[in-house]
Amino acid sequence: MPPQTRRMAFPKVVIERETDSEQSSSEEDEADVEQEEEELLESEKEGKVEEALDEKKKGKSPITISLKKVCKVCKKPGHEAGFKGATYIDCPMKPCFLCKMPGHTTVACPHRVATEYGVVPAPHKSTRNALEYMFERQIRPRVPPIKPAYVIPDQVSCAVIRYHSRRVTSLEFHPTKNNILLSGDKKGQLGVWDFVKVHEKIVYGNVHSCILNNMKFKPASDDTVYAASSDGTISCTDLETGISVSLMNLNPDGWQGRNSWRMLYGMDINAEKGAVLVADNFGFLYLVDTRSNDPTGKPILIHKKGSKVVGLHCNPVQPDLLLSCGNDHFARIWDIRRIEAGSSIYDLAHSRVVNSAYFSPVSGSKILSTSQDNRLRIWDSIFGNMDSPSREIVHSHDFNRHLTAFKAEWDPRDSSESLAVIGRYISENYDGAALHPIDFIDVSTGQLVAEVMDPNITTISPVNKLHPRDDVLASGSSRSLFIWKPKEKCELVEQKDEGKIVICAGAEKKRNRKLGDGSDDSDDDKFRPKGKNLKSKKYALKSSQYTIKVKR
DNA sequence: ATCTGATGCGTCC
DNA sequence: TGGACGCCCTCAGA
Repeated sequence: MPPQTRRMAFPKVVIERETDSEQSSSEEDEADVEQEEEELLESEKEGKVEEALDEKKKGKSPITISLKKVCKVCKKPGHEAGFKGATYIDCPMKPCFLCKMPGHTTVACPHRVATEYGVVPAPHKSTRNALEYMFERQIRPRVPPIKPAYVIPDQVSCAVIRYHSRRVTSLEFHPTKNNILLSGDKKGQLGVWDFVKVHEKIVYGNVHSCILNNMKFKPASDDTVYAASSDGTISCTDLETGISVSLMNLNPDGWQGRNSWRMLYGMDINAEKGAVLVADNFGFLYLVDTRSNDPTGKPILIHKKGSKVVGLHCNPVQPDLLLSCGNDHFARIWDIRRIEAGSSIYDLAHSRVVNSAYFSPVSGSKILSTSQDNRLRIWDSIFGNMDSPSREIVHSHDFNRHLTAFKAEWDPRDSSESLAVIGRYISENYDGAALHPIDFIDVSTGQLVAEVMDPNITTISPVNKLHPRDDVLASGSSRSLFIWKPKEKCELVEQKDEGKIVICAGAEKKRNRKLGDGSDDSDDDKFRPKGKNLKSKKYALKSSQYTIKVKR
């Protein structure tokens, strides 16, 4: 037993029981344990536990470790943080896990992202000057006065479970073929999936050797995609053949240690200039000519030296305007016609790392940023000013290890430029299951428009992409991909789990072993659930438990 | 069932 | 300015 192993590592460990009803983990040591326990309780009464520990550090006497029930967060007794069923109880000694303010926990947080709690609007900035008057007269009439009714893709239409062998890090829809979704993973593999034919999917494993951070299609060439990776290269891949060439390699000499290994994160394409823009983990921007495949000019320092630049975005209306964001807590706007270190037009300050920043998709006049301080920010270049955000929306997305970073993305088809989608980190208790929904937020009001979830998806969905032409949302959750559609557009039978089309990529291995062939997924009774409850809270989507329906 | 490790950033010295 | 350390809701595999 591991606890025993650990115990062996110390001269002596005492496990303290809080109540008599609890059993000691080892009966052999019982006498010893009880004796030590008495000692410990004695010393604790007198407040000497720490002294005892100190003494034991210095001398040869045995170390005593109290395993009395304490909060795992603040290490103090009297309360415990953690899951009670599907509801997480916060540690009351820490600031709110959601908004980071002291004095309350998540449950009582006024910013709690749950429709019934409402939303506290941020103050709206407005300056009464002549310029604004002009904008109000000339530009406001062009902004659609009535928001289109939001169409929310809220039902899983199909999925590939364990499609990738590592977690999904980026998604991109094909620019012309409506049903093709590209996905990149932590291992650097590139997936191409036709989610209408469902079984037409492939994973190219030779594109990159580690995290595929960003993908963009080559303008005017539908089947060529660029990707930036933490292996320090930009790849250019032909989707038909899977043949990939490298545009740039920042680590030509291979691994020389962490201090010199360069990784590429943010990437975008300036079609007018015929340039791929990428940025690395040391704060530098590179421009690569797409015709010659050669870097143009020298790398330019655009963020704090040595800090990671995680996002680049060219303005959809003014492609020479570049938006960058990174680990130096800033998003910055640049004019790439005259870009050099320190020449940013605006520096948008955040209190922590900025995961993403995007210009609004139609007018390019707004910026939506996601920061690890658990806030979404809207910067409005027309109706606000760039000194401070016109709105801050508290939203749970601050988990920074083990998961792909959350990025709020605009709905590309929303002409009012107000709908954004982002996965939620913190879970909510939905009918007894702890689920992490994907949130649709009206960034003009801060209102939560919709939270979509599926009882079968128990993992967090940090990567989300709305389709540029259809009512479709693609989600990457752990190693799986999901396609969501509005309920009314799902031609599948409602309320029946077997209505969903699901492929289990992870089941292939087992199946190959059993059947002795390497064929693609097919209808196979062996993989239908055997009386398993599909809505079991944990691992509901483990391939062996889930219905595989192929075609309807 | 329970444990572990892969991991990135913030804070401290 | 850099290295060591610690960390609240992960996830998958052993």
